[in-house]
Amino acid sequence: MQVLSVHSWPQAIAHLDADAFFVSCEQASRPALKGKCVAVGKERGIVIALSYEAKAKGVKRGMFVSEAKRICPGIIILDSNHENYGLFSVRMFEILKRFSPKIEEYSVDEAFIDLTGLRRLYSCSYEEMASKIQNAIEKELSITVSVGISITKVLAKIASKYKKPRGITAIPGNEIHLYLRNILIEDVWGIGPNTASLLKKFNVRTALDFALKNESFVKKYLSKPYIQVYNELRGKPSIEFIEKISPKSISKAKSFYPPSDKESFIFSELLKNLELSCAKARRFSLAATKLSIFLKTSDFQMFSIEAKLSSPSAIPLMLTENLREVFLKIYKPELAYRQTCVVMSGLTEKIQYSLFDDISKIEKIISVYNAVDNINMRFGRNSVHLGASSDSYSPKERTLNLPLLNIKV
DNA sequence: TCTGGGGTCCTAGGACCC
DNA sequence: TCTGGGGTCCTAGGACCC
Repeated sequence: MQVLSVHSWPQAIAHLDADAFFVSCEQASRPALKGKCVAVGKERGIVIALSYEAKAKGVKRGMFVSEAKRICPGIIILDSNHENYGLFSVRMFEILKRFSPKIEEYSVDEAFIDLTGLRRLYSCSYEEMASKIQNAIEKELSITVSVGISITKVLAKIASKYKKPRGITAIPGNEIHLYLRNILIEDVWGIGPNTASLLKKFNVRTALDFALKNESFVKKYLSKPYIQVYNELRGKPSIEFIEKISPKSISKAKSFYPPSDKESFIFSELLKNLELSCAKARRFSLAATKLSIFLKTSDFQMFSIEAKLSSPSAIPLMLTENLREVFLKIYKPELAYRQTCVVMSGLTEKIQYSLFDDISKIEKIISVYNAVDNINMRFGRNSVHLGASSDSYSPKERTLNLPLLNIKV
């Protein structure tokens, strides 16, 4: 068997993955749910997270709620509560920062932690460090996590998945091959179904098969992201460790049922998405220079269009006309739509005004939106919204109708 | 995996410039 | 107005991730 790296710990990267995160947060908030079959995902009828008890009964992610109930009678189905999960996430990352200053917040329930060189500081092995992290999170948040440690990010991902829940797996450089031979190629982070089926044509079935291919083969058939994965599997760090968290784009999508062809309704849905993404952008003090919209038809076709903005903005009132313009370019009255999406991109930190803008007018609008943000923070998301997006709120939410802004009371 | 929502990065090809 | 070569910027679309 070939050795892929001679050194055991040239660097130590941990990957932490919370176990059944959404459900664990629900169980931590309501201990009566512990040990039971629980799923999250009531609102759209699809299971998006499961307790280990429910997984054991054969319920799977993506399954219809009705199907889950049939397989697992008595399963408790909950609405998702992303704000709550976000709070757990923030606290989990705070705990990690006590152990190492170099953290990559990869997703709401996953992080990379650079532990290189910390064995001396804590006078313990990397596994023992992982165990301390695991215990701190369990004690303070009542949720469990699995940790993998290895010499690259891809290998650390494989390690954290190797044993779950509450697992700790360390893959030193000189033992890589012992683990990779048990990992199917499609289970490697970064290898999707397309690339997996391409590789299978060349008899690559496991991660080890891939890691042992010639570099010339990889360069001939695959592009940069896959070459990085290949290098990382062989123990050569190639994927950057990203500490910053500023988003590159902000989007909001919302499906509705039944599909609709009504222009005013679809536009109001878009406008609501615009308001929510603008609010998020303002929270990060970011402004967009590009605005795109996506319309999904009832048969899952996507139509999209992008508009360049004359000046960066995160103010719906300033963007409504741009939105309407691009919407009318791609909206087709003969089609029925089931989802709209707004993407703000080209995000900049500083908002620069062009010489031709009426600065005092813009500042007034911005001060109105500061007030709007404060009200929404106190009374709930989108309590105040544009009059034109009213159509996408239920009648009981609509009590005060002003021409420009609506205030939900 | 039959269809929820929020992201990132890469590549090919066109427009435009010298 | 037939025709080189090289560079940059931008966009659309693909693939993948949680």
